[in-house]
Amino acid sequence: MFTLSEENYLKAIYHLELDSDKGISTNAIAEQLETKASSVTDMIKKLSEKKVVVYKKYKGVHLTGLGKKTAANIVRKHRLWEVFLVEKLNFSWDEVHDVAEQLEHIKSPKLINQLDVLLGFPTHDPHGDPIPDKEGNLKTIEKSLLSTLAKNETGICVGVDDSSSEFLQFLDKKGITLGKKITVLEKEDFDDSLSIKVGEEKLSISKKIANNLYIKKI
Amino acid sequence: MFTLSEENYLKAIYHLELDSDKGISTNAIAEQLETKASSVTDMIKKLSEKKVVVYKKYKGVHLTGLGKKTAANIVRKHRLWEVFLVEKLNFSWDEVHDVAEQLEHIKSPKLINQLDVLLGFPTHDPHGDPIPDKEGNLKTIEKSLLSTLAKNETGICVGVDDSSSEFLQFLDKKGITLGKKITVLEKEDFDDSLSIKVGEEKLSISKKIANNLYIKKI
DNA sequence: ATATTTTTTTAGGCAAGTCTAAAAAATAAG
DNA sequence: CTTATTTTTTAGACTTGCCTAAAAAAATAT
Ligand SMILES: [Mn+2]
Ligand SMILES: [Mn+2]
Ligand SMILES: [Mn+2]
Ligand SMILES: [Mn+2]
Repeated sequence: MFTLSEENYLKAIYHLELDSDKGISTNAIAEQLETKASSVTDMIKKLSEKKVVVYKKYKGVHLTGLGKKTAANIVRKHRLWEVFLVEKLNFSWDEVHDVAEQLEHIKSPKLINQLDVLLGFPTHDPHGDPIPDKEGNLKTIEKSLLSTLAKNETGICVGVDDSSSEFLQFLDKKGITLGKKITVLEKEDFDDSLSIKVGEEKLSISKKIANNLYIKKI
Repeated sequence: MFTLSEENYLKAIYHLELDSDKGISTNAIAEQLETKASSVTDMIKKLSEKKVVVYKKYKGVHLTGLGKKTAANIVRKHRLWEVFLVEKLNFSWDEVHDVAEQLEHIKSPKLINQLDVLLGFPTHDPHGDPIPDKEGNLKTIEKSLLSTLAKNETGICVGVDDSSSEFLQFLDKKGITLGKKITVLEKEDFDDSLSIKVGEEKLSISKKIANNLYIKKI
């Protein structure tokens, strides 16, 4: 149905549309896929003919219903595979992304359904991101960036905004994992750093870290 | 390292070399891959430059040590994935091949090592074919085509020569699966059909079937 | 030994996906 | 409201992998 390259474009547009309701620009897609704007224009025309995006010259693109469903299914596969790698094959959360980028393109509805069964119908991947259901629907939970919590507020770590292995390994080193209870002890004005309690440990983290950690307030 | 297409050529040559020690002909490869001889010639030149095959014009090809190791690793992945699909995802033996054809190209040494662990280091795939070890070595067992058994000889079904889903579903229907005990009751001269006992069931099978079932004599 | 048939290679072309450089349109600045 | 800058599209080219048709080599038959 769709080539590997087409699937990657659909996924990129899907992710970009989660953060914006305007038309997704050629440059934004090019940046996401680390390719050139001219290549994006070429591909957009093909996707438009295949009725998965709506495209008007110079106006950016939007996914159609079909496009959104197709993209969500790829994201579903990506995240289910990530769960599999962590739960069944002892990968750590910083090792799964690149392999999942390959596995998400495997075409077999039975495979993904059975994987879902084997994993016990998980709702979130190892980075706290929701797994779309078969229809492509996402249930989004209320979560806040750690940086938005006030002094003395407490929450559970439920996700990361940056899934790079560098960041994830840094979190491991600090003892911060999904499910950990985090309390803001102090907010420093001059550099926006935070003193926090993670479980029983106290530590200080920079603004950048606090801007990439999602917390569910309790 | 190698493209999907290159990997498929290497695998085809690898399988053909198991049955022949002469140079593998352009036409044989073309037939195996359902492509044209001219395409094969093109690809062989590329593989030759990459030092995975030895090629002399009009003389056919041989895999080099590197080529053989690379191909065996793809076969290893294919067969481990087939075991996974059957053992963990409830696929039947006639459903796994096409999915494994895709999965065998996923690049991640850790993935395949951990899959091996999860599956308990299987030595054979669901069709009775041996799984190459990490170095690419195959341990071949002594097996015979059912058609070569004499009257009153008995053995265990250990493999199939034809893995098409049509044949495998036919075997399912007849109650013939790997591990079943099979005894030759009668050999008919005029059409080479056999009367056999499978477990406790008696049935008659054609020459064609007997030529595609592997038996380990006991 | 020569002619015929089969196999293999070459030549030229096509589609997908990418790139660079240049042109066109849209946006921002003065 | 013009001019300058940024964004996007077009034009043309390249690589990979495939094809058809024709030429060349090898194998087979007479
Ligand atoms: Mn990921
Ligand atoms: Mn993830
Ligand atoms: Mn197979
Ligand atoms: Mn098999």
